[in-house]
Formats: sequence, structure tokens, C-alpha cells
Amino acid sequence: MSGLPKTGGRKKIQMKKIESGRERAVTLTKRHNGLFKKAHELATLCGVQIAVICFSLSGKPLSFGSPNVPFIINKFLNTNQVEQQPNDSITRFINSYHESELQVLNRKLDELKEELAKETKKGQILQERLRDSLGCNNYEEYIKSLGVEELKELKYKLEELKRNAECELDDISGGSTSANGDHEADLSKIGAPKDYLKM
Amino acid sequence: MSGLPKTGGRKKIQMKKIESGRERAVTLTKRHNGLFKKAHELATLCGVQIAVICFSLSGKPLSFGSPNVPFIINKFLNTNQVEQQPNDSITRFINSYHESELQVLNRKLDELKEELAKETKKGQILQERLRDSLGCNNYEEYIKSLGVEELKELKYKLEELKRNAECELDDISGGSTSANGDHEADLSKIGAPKDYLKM
DNA sequence: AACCCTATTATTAGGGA
DNA sequence: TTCCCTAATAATAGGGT
Repeated sequence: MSGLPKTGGRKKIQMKKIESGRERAVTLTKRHNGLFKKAHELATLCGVQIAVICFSLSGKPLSFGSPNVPFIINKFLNTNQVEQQPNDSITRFINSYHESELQVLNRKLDELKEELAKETKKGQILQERLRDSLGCNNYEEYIKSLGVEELKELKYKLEELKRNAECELDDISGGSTSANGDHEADLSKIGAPKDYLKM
Repeated sequence: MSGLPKTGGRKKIQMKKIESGRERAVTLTKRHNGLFKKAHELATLCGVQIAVICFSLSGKPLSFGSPNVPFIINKFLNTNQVEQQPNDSITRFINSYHESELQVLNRKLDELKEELAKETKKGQILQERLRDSLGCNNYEEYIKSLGVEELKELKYKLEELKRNAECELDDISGGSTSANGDHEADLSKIGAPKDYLKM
């Protein structure tokens, strides 16, 4: 209507909870749309199955699923049905973590990470040692793939590493093998919520 | 070193399944990281609970959850008035979810290690301090080997360490490249895979 | 809450290492 | 597979409607 200069423009925002309830709601709407769109694109472009579940400020569930949410949930649950309750120290740790006290520890770890991340450089040596010890040039992946028992084993390997102390690398290795092939989902007991498909 | 023209540039792509398996894998990696990051941002900015579950090309489940995936799943199922019993697969899953949380913990520890490995400088000092404090020259591995009680103890050691380290690191740090001053360790980080933490 | 608009920031396709 | 880089596309904060 008017010849106003249209003062528009994006501004950078801090990654913390938005104070204003109104702006928070607006942002939630915008970003939830964007997120679901990205999820859909990912499913389309890469042909993968994916689900996103989000609870709005009022507690209303917003979800997107390809092929659908219950399917993904079920598949996820089945895939993750691992061992029974070991009741070892690690398990107990996780349980107490649930009880919330160790969230503090988590925080400490995060802070430590930040401190370390500021200016580090020498850690490469550690990396080489670890790689050398594990005989795997991608030990991060390796570690991530470990289960409880394997982690325990790793503990001993690492102790060994410590004993051997100095060892100048020599990488190699190769063997990325971890394919959890098929998992059939039984949707029987889960009712289907409204599916979301937004482009 | 060379006067290469650096031919870079994004191109628009069609919204259909990517033919090349290689490119599809690359895209999946990039976009899955981006998606999870956005999910984490949404959770942080708007203070909402959210979960993303995706199955990689090999069928491996990739998930993000704030506060955690089972929580969201359970809430979602409850909200949708789906029959759910203390003895169904979901409950069983939740009981066995420590596996997943372990993965999250591992990731965080990996992250610690990764960041450490990238650029150290002050890390040397921290490392020494850590060794003094923990009586171990490779604390990353040490941490991985901890049990419940030990982790709790570590919590206090870290607090102590941090107090001391803050002073020294400030003295030593000369060239600060990226000062991310505030770490408020929100709880949403607990369910967050590494990629969201590095911002 | 749903759109419009625009200046910016954020993400990412493509290619190389 | 991961990381880097660049140029281009995509998403979005802020303000209005």
C-alpha cells in the first residue's frame, strides 16, 4: 500500500530457549514445518524410512512418518531389542542416570569437552595410539558399534594399550562390516496416528 | 598451494530418489546430520520434546531424541490412546534401552575424544592435569572404563579439575579462535548425538 | 495460526583430498 | 567414509497483514 522500504532481514539468534512465548510459538511452527519438510526430502532423496515426532507447546503430537510413524516405531523397537538386563555396573549407571542425578555428570562432560575443544592440537597422538591399538583406522565407528560386553572387552584392550605405552602408528585395517539387514515390524498392537505429509 | 580455480557450487536437485548409490549415501549422511541438528535446535529454541528415527541404507537405526527416544515414543503412543501395557514390547524396550543410552554416552565420549584430537594446544595442560587428577595418562579410555560409582566420583574430580583448569588455561591461551563463552548444558543435550553439540 | 516479504544466515551439491 | 571448499539454493527472523 505504501512506499515503505520494507525493512526485512534475518538475524542470527542464540541457541537457547526463546523467551517470548509468542515468538517461540511462531518459531515452532516455522521450524517444525521446515523440519518435516527436510525429513520428507530425506526419505525421498535417499529412499530411507524415517519418522519425526514432536510435541507442541500445548502437548499436541505433531508427527511425520515415511511410510508412517507406527511402522517406524515398531521397527525401531524391534531393532533395538537387545539383550536382557545385565545388571552390571554399566547398567546400574544407566539406571541411575535415568533417576536424573547423573545428568550433572553429563553436564560436566560437556563442559570439559568445551574446554578441551577450545584449543587442542596434541590429541592427534592419542588418536594414533588408539587406532594402533584397535587395529582399526576408524575407531570411533568401532566404538560406537560396541555393546556392553564389547565395551568391557575394550576396557582391557585399552589397559593393554596403556601398558605398552609408546607405539608409533601404522594404520591400515579396513573392514567396515555391520549390516543389520532385515527387520520385520508387527504393527498389530500399535494404532495408527494421523500421518503427516507436508511439502 | 596451487592456483586451482576451485570449482565449487551447489546445484539444484530433483526431489526424487538419487540414482547413484554413492551419492545417495553421501547425501544421506549430510542431510541426516542436518536434520538431527535442526531437531536439536527446535528442541532447544522452543523447549519442546522431539524424536527423530531414521533407518540408514543398511538398515541401521539412527535416532535423536530429546529428552530421549523411548520417552517420546511412549508419550506418543499414550497420547494416541494406543493400548499399551507394562509388559508389552515398548516397556520391554524401555527396560533395555540402556543400550541406546549407552550409545549416546559413547557418542559424547567420542566427541570428547574427537574434539580433543582436532586442535590441541591447551589440551596438553588439561591432559596433564587430568592425569594428575585421575592418575591415568589416557583419561578418555579411563572414562570409558568406568562403572557407576567411579563415574560419580569422576564428577567431583572434574569439578575440581575445571576449577583449576580455568585459571591456567586462561593464562596460557593466546590465540583464541572461537570463543564460545556460554555453555549452559541444557538437558536436551543429553539425547543429542554429537553433531548438534558442535556448533 | 497462516501467509507475505526481504535481508541474512544456514545448508548443502559437487568435487577434491 | 570423513573433511574441506565454494557457490548456489534453502530456510528463516523479524515485521506486517
